[in-house]
Amino acid sequence: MGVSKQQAIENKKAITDAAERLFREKGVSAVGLAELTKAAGFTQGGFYNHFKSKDALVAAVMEKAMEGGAAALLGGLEASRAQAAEPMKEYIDYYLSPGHLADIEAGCPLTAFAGDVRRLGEEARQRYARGLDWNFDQLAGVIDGNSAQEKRRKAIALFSQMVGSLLLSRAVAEADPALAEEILRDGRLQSLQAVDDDGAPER
Amino acid sequence: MGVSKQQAIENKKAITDAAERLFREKGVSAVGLAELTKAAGFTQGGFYNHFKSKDALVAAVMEKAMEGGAAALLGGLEASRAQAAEPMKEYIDYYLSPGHLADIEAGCPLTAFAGDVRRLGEEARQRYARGLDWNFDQLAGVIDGNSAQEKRRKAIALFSQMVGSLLLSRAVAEADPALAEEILRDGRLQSLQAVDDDGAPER
DNA sequence: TGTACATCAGTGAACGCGCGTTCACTGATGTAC
DNA sequence: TGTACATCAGTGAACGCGCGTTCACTGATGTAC
Repeated sequence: MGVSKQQAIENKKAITDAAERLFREKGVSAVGLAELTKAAGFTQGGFYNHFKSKDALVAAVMEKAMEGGAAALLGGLEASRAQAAEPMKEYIDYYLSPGHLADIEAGCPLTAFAGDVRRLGEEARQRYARGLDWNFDQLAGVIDGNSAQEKRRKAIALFSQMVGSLLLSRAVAEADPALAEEILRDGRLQSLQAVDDDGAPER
Repeated sequence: MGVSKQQAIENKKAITDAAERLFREKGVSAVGLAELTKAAGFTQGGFYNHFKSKDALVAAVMEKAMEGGAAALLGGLEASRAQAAEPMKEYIDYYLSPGHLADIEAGCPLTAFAGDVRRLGEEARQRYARGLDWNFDQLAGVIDGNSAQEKRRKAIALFSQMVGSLLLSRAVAEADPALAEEILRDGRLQSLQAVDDDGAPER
């Protein structure tokens, strides 16, 4: 229809944004290009002006999610490091909160895509793996420990704990809200205790 | 084609078995009835002699998975309780082993379906939630703690940790095997330490 | 025990539908002169 | 600055294909007499 270059770039972003939202919520294989482009305000045919295939879109979504999602969360953590008294505790409190539980569309992408990655294309899987690795290193930077190895080891165990708790809680949130809440709370207590013990091992 | 009642029952089981394998590996929405019935050795049309819809099959698969999978794992744990010196440690060692990592088709269904449940039908979600709850109680029965509440709390946190570690490890297993191994090992160390601390809090 | 017939698991083709992808076309954008 | 034209994002219809589901049919099983 004739559109400026700037507008085209914004339209591509609109498609990617809509795709990320839908992929997180419904799963990648359950979202079609028609639904996705319509959600972004366009018709199906124009999709291929921006991406060479659905797989390429999936990879682009994962790239964006890894930069935007994980980076934003941990960036905030990093930023508040100097100010906040206990940045790790604030991070855990947020991560295992009812708010984050309900916010699959904009919450941590590492949990949102954890169950699906295995079945995505090569590039998307690579981007997820790199994002997770980077995330571990960021966490290791703010966790207490006696060596770099110990910090990374604790960061990996802690983050796995949080992902497991959030994912299981979400898995039963609709069928058994009380159980979902219990899982979230127990995971939060355990995680907070883990960073506390680490912080003062000889107390 | 004319088949005995006994044979029909076995054929239904063959379909359910094939479906569970394919659902775990590829995800429920990515497996069609044609693929599924063919894998069981039949043609597509006969499917509806056994199930009234794909959703009904999904529910049946979840029921079977919850009985067979979780029960078998924990049943073994329960059985070895008297004999094995440290049943919980053996369970953790198995759960976070490379063998279990690779065995999505027959491993723990609570991890295998954790990412998908949210998007399945009502009955399947209910069955998963009940299976997870039952699993927590079974684990609470063999974990150390000062009260029933404490045992359950620790069981939930421990199991969430194990699910998170196994799931994240599987998520990156193909893209980054070294990272997958690291996640598995750190999760195992953390889990073993958790049951150790609990067992001898004042050591 | 033998015959007649109802049952129903399994076949294979078809249903409407949505999938990912392709394509001819449109028309404002943006460049060349 | 004004005109002519190439570019290319977006449209909408169509492609072959696989989806979940339906259906008429087959024929061994299993029951009734």
